[in-house]
Amino acid sequence: MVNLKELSKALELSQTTVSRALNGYPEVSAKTRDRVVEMARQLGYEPNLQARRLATGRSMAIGHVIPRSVHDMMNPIFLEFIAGAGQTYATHGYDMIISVVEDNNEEDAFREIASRKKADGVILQGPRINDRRHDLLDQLGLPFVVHGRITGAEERTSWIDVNNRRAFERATNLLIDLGHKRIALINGLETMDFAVRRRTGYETALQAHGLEPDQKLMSSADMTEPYGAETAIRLLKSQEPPTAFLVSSMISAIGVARGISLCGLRIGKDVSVITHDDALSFLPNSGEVPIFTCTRSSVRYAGIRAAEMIIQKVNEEGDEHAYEHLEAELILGQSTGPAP
Amino acid sequence: MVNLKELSKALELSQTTVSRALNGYPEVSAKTRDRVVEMARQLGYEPNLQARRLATGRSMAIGHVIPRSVHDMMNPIFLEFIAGAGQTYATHGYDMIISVVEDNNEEDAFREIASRKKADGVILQGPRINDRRHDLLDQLGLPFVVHGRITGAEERTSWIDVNNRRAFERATNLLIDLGHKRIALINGLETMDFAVRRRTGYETALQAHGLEPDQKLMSSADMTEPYGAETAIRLLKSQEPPTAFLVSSMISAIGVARGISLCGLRIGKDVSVITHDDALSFLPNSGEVPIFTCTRSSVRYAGIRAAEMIIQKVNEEGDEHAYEHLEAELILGQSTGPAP
DNA sequence: GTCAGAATTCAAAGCGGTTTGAAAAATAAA
DNA sequence: TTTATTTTTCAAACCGCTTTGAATTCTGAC
Repeated sequence: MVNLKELSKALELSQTTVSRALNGYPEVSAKTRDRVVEMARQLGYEPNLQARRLATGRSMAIGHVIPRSVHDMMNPIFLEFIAGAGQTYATHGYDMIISVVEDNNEEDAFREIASRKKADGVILQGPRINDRRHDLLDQLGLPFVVHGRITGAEERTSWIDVNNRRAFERATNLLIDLGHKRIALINGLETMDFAVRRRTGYETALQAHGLEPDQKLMSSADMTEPYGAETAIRLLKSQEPPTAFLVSSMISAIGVARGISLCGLRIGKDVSVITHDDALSFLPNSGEVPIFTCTRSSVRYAGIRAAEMIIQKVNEEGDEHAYEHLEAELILGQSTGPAP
Repeated sequence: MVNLKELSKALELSQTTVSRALNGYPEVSAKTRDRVVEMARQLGYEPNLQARRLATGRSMAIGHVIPRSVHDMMNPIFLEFIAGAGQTYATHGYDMIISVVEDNNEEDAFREIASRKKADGVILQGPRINDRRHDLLDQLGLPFVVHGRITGAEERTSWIDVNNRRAFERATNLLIDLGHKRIALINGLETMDFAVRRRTGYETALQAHGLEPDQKLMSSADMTEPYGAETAIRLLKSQEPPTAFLVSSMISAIGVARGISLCGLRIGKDVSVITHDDALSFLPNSGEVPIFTCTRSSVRYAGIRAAEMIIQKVNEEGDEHAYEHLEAELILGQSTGPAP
């Protein structure tokens, strides 16, 4: 394991020249550069990262601060998002550093990343209603990209988001077109920005067809499997049961399906279900005709793009913002049919 | 944002003394230390991490190399494991750096971590049959802790693992005691060490009761939901259907449950199911009487402990190995009953 | 009052790179 | 051949911390 000094000694060149040759600076002759590169290869030289970081003041890392939800739940979409982002980082020579923090420590985590230069930029995960984290990050001078969107700060931030409102509006329209009038919404926590957008899409579609949104048909919680099942059962056993469910996550949708069959009803016949599908790899909803009719958008892809965006952002001057709005596909599966 | 030089100037002390005062070295008087600490607080001094890393030669980070499975599936247990480990790192001042790599690039990832000192140690995830990664890590001089176990290298590695064999043996015994004779095993990929152990436990129990393991009742694949459902349906429609299923993951178990009900059978009555439950937060299987009878072991806890182990390992000399063997709880739920 | 020994403090040398400003070498122009 | 330019190379400073080895101050014993 040689270092720069030894390498330059072996070459009988100064550290300056060797460093420049390896980092592609123009002020070094082609001949010398070749010689340096070859020798570096031979001696197996690899620049020490910590030293470079100290010298350049850049950490070559991107931070992800992952909050544990109020209910201590880890959202599996993070994993898939991270998988996508990690792929991108690897090819660009960045490290991914992850801090898992409790909701109320998130601010400290960001401060620490900024003040100790743990990362050159961060991904802001899971924007909430009245989120102020972007203000903090701006103040800390820490570049960031939002996964999702912060309502009201769309112009002042870079973000990548699925068009959740439109996805749920289309899904609701589909159910209405199938004749459903009582459509339940099994939503995620409505303290989250995306969940509110989804509800808006759902309500917009209902109202456009002269249907009055019914609070009793809407629920909001962490998207676990039992949540889906229990809510479905409760609603199906109520006075005026829904004939269709619109669900915010595959996980809860599976619960809804279980609830439906526990009530002795058939999914796709007696009751229709449309779910949002983040394309989680362990919950594939594919095949010729997918189990669930769904609005699908790959969260892994979002991770890939978010990583590209933040890398670009930390590397360029200026502070124009970029954003990317992804449309979800509406995919017909076996879980929808005409209203009974 | 002051640095050490400025801080020491403000105190009219040498950098040496200030550094030592802050890092708790004994050769500094209590009075001076107080003065230093107070001034550091006032000026908001935070040592630059890169500089410290360069000076100490320690990166204060632990690496997790997460392989994407052959089928490009991200196992959600990683997320939960990471959540646990991350917690521990945070309280010990370590960073967690994550590399998501394709199976065949894993070796490079480790080499890079070692040669560029990206991390002081790593967690070895998902040990496989004939795994040789520990040899590589030993050779690289990179401390590591295995999450799981590498068969044949138990004495030469540090690891934390669930007693998978015993868990599945007990589960199988329970089913046998309930009168089941044809018990299917819906296992994870049997290229993975843990899956083999589970099968061993299952077969051991069968044989101990004079039952001959039947290859037709065993299957092995990535643990997705559809895998569970499809396998259950196929087996239930076969010549000699099983009366019970032993499943390696909650996710597939949910699929199995769906398959069972699609076949018009009732879980816990016509067909029994026991699953291994990693206590994933988005798939809670709790309540007074859990849905699934299960062998449960919190993977998040494993993450916490693994992190503690690796931190201890990178901080001490010598190379004794530590290991921790966790016993899974066998928890009775609603999914088991006497054989019909 | 001295002096050895312990307790504190310090200047300076790393750690391993990058980068500035100047010098040397090569090339072009006069 | 000189001189002016452009290329290429270099020595040294710097990034911000830790740590070694020496110097200084403080104790307590004699």
